[in-house]
Amino acid sequence: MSNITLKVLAEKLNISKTTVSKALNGYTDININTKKKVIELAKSLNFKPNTQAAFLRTRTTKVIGVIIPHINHPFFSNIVKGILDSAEKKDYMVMVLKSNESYIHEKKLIDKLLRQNVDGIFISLAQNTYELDHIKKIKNSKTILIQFDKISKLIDSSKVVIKDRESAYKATEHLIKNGCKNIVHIRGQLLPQISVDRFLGYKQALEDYGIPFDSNKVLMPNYLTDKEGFEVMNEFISKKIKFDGIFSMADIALIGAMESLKNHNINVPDDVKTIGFGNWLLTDKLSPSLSTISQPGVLMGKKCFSLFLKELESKNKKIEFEFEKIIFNTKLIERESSTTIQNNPS
Amino acid sequence: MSNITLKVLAEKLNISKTTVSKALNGYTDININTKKKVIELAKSLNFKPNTQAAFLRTRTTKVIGVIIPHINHPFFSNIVKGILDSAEKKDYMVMVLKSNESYIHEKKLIDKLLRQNVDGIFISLAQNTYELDHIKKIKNSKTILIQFDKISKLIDSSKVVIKDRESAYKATEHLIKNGCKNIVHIRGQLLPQISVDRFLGYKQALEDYGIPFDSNKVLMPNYLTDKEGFEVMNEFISKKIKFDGIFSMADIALIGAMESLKNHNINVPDDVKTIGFGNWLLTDKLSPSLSTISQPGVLMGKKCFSLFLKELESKNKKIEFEFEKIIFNTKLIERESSTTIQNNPS
DNA sequence: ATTTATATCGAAAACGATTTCGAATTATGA
DNA sequence: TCATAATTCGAAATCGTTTTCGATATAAAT
Repeated sequence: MSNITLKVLAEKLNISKTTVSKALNGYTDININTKKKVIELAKSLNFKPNTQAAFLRTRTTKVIGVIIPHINHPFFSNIVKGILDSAEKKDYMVMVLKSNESYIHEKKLIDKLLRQNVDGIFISLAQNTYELDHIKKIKNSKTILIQFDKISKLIDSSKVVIKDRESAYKATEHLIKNGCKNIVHIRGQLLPQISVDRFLGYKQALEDYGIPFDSNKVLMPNYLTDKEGFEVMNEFISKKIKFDGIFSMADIALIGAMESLKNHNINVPDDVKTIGFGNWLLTDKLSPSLSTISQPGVLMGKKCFSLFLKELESKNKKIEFEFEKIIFNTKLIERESSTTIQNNPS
Repeated sequence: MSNITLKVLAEKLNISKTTVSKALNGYTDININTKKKVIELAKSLNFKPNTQAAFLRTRTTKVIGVIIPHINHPFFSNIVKGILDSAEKKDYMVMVLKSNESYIHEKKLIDKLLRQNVDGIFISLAQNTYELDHIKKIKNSKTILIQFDKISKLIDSSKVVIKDRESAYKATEHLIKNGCKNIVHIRGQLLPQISVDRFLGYKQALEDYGIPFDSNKVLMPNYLTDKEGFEVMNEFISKKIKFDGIFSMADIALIGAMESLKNHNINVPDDVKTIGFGNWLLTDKLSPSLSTISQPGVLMGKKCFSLFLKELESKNKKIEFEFEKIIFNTKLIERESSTTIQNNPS
């Protein structure tokens, strides 16, 4: 029950706690023999320096905070998994917080993390974050900021993203090459940069292939959920506008939309070919299985951590440091929903 | 940049930091006017006591640690979501760790959490945890232990689980009532209690309905994944044993198994009816949609936290405390995979 | 033999809060 | 008026580390 502290070790060895501390922390002004004795005793008693007390002097907690919009979302789960994997190896602990896509919430969470004196904050912004003072507050503190996924161009920091525009282009192009000429796009709200970028990729592909852009074919649900996808598609179908393809910026919205198609006896992929974005869990098991764009969530999480570490180390060594923006490639995954050729089961 | 501390506040008001601290912490030996002044200044300067420094005296961090086998798993995501929701309201931070279903890993994580001096540890044991000294170590510390999902009966603590046995009974009974007489069971490994309990529920149902138990129909993959489910079912089918139903203790293994059925031209639900466990994301969108047992993950997470709080409070008040075991009900979700009657789309 | 360099240790001051205990002042009671 | 009680404050100790700055003691150099 009685915790072993530096003091306890010192008393057992009849030396001062200064010497004990130095012996354990690689100071050179300690005799090799006493050093050995200290390390041995520390190991046998399983001494671990109290992290909170150490913080008071060192000003580092070896804890990082991660803010994501949702926790039970496959992509973010993968990001967190990647971060946890890397953090663990370097003996960092991770506090996970979720903003529920709310700007107000996000603000509070950042305050909490700063109070905890975390060494770093990794964040994917909420979709309605329009103001950035709370992010600047991080920049003004000593905590390192890493942005990923939904980032702000206005804030200087290391960033980890995917090629949103190119990926959307690829997806749209894929539909075109499979014969689609009237492609509906289910996009996100105006604010998160990724929804804009994906929309622009879609538009660019149309242009490059000589297909006129028609804003009536761009659907914008309030949230990217299956329910909203379903409703927005119902509404669109009622307008009787001709279409033969759908590119959705999120798999889950597409799944809702396809339920609407089914209700209207529109066959996928015979009548309409579809492709989503994200490669959600089980999208390969649906019928038709979903074509989609896969993003390397775990890798992105790992990259976030390694960028953090890099910045931290150059800060400690007082080396010049330049922010990096890592842009991951995505993979086009062709499945049944966008092609009439039967795929062999994976 | 210069942090505001008690000292700063004290100097600005020309009083001692003792008085400042007392004014902010509800001590009664402070004049009402000075108290007001202190609180006002603290608020205007946005003073927040340093958590690490406070810990040194109070011995509480307002941080809890959660250990789960996997992070990117819908059920555990929901548990974490529930915990985060509750913790946030009470101003607790949550460290999330994953054991990767490894006992060795789990041991290390507990050490890390204890070093961090978290106030509580919530854990769902790894499936190969056979030895419990590391859990006892938690009990010997001042940190509160809460077990959920995969628990150990041998450790005394508050627990949050579901009616595994009854749920499995319900699922099996459902198949029987829909005409199945030869039901295959895909079970988990021998160790986690839940896989034993679910197996026992299956067995009991057979017995109660006069169906002979046949151990050949019990399949035990190494891991509950779609791949292993697929393989184990392939192997079973090659034995040419007659069967007309499958109850799997995990949706994902069933999904793999059903892929095997499909390859062998066995139709679900006409030839074989199936039911899973867990109500994974998107199981309602598969064709056939999966019948399953749904467990209230978010609620379970919330319950974990409230049990923690209860224990903490009675400890503080030095009130007698008795551990509770909360057993949640599950819901049988009938979908296409177990019934020939067409469901209307939800 | 005396000075200088090197090796080895420890006292004490942080870090920022909480809390005990006693001091000073004012109010109350006999 | 004097003794006692209530009110209001602060000095100092404490939590467990880290780190600075001397203080010794020993070895090397002159």
